[in-house]
Amino acid sequence: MKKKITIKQLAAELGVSVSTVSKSLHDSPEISQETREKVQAFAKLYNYRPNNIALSLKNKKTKTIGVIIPEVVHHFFAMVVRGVEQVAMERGYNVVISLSNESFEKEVINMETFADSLIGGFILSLSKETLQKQDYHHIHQTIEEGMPVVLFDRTVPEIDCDKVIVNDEQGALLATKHLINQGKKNILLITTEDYISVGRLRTQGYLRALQKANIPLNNNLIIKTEDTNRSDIILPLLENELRTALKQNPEIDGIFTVNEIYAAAAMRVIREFNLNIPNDISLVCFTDGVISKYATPSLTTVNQHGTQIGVEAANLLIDRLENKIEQPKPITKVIACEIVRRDST
Amino acid sequence: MKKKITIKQLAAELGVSVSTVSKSLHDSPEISQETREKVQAFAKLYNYRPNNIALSLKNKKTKTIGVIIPEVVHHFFAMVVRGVEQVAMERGYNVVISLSNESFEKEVINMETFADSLIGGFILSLSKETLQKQDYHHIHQTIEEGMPVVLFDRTVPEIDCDKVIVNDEQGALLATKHLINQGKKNILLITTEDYISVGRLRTQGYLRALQKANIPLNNNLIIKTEDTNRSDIILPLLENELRTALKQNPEIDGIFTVNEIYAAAAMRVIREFNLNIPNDISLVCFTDGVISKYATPSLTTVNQHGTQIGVEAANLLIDRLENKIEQPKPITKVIACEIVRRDST
DNA sequence: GAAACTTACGAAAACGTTGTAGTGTTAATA
DNA sequence: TATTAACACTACAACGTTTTCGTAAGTTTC
Repeated sequence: MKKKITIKQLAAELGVSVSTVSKSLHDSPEISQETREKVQAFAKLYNYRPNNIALSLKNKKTKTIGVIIPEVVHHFFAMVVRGVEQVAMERGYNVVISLSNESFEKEVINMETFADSLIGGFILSLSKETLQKQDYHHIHQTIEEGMPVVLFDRTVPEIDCDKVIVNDEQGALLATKHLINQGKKNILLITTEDYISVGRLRTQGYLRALQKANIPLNNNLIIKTEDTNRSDIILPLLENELRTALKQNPEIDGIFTVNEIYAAAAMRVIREFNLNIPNDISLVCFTDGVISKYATPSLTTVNQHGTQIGVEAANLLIDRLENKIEQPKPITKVIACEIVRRDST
Repeated sequence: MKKKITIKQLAAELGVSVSTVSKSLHDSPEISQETREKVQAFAKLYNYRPNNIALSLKNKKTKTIGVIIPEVVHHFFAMVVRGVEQVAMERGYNVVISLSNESFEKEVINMETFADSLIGGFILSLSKETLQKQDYHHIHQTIEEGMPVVLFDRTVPEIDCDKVIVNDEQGALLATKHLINQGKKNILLITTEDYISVGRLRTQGYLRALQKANIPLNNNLIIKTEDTNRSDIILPLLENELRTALKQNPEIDGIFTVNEIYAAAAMRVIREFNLNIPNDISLVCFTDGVISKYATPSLTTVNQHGTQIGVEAANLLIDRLENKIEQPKPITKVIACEIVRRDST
């Protein structure tokens, strides 16, 4: 077992001082060509690599960015992580990931643990519980301590920091309009309660699309679900509501859901009713994930460009860390959504 | 902006020495009750939290474990990450995640970057390219340098370290047997080329199940695909092979695929042929992910207990880091698979 | 041939923390 | 009263690195 070698050991081996070794490795002109070459050869031989912890301590900063997401086992968040990781890699940063599991408490603990160390700044998406509690003290405190924070997707106006958001309303508008363009007039919306910001925005987009097309709003055609993690509990309830809705409103010819899972539930019920997708009912959903891609028929979706969000967020954060942004005021980047047409419409 | 306070600043504020503050905060009996309380009160007031970088430097170790996976946008790996994160959190460790994107080069770079710093040990699953190249020098070197490494899922006998593996062969055997028990006799296998260890093992399980049931092997009923990331290229090819197979072997009454995506492709083709799942053809696949869960009909799968793998791997690694394992020889933990019965069988 | 300047290197501080080894004061013991 | 013990605290080194400031030689300059 060859333990990692330090500058000090190298210096002893070579019979020179620590400073000389350090300077030689940095090709300082202070040191003679000869010595430099000797030191560098030795360093290579012993496979010397600097200890980043010592560097961090010295420089009072680390090249690490912390990402806190509610869930990894979730297509969209995984995409974002991928984007962040990609940029971080390119720009020489490490990525530390932590999961809040949609819990306020875990989010707070994670932030504190991270802030205590190794982290230069944060990229995060708020947990559902945090959004419900509307308690953002941990974020405020982190920002107060001088750490840059970039919020993405699930953001909140109360927090004054850089943000990368999806244009949820526009995405929903596009999706609804897409259905309307297919000649659908009675469009069912499956969404979440309004405290989930993205759910609320998507609902608004749906409403605006109807309005623009002069289609009167029918409140019977909106199903709002509790958005918990327990999809095994929620989905059967949702499916029941859906059955009722389809029975009472046989005129329904389009369905727009705010996520893939609701769309999968919708597909199941539609099939029970022996209706054809897309002929009888067209189906569009938010989140361009694996379910939509591999379903039969494959689903038309609203792609939120998760990877791009991660890329933008990481660049924003690193730019802040490296003071490459003159603008002191927070920046909000809006990523446009895009309709991915598949077989369900 | 309140910058983080250090012990030194606290000491200056209080007019005592740095040592006194440090000891007071650790409740050392060397310090009088009175002073201790005063210091602690002050520390709380200023929201003092120790700088972990300094601690790491001092202790020559960090409480951080590095996870390198080929992909996050992948249900199984995401589950593993969740398990690792959960244990790490409980045991006071941070998790640093890096993605190899199935690339050998990125895997090597990631390992080196991590090893240069902040990391106490690794949990990783080899990239496909690494498996193909059979070049494991980076892993060997890391182990040589005294860092514990735990390999999971995609492992290799050439590397001598702790491992957490799925009993792939047994899982495939169970799945195939499950189909046989349903009275199916002509079971199509969709698998990968043999250099992917998990694909090979699953193929073996399939073969063994047939053998046990005295069903003669029919090589026409085995489709092996190139397993690349480009599912948009692979899947159409696979679907074509599948159509041919179904035409030429109309006796096929069961299909077993080594992953969900192949199963989704199979569903699509089966539906084209106007065959019913599970009555005409039963379908089982490896990986209990979202596709299987939300498909219609939902798919019977082999659950690999990703979260549990992550939990076991993390515990193994942390135990090594904390010298809680007397056994110097590498340990291999085998996680059993389990059939999750759903509507496709 | 002394002053000024180069060249090539070393000493030491600093980053924040901990723990060992003092140090000075007071109280107890012989 | 002198010695020791307990107490409460401080000084300092160490972790690995970078960087500023010295400082010896050797080399120019007038």
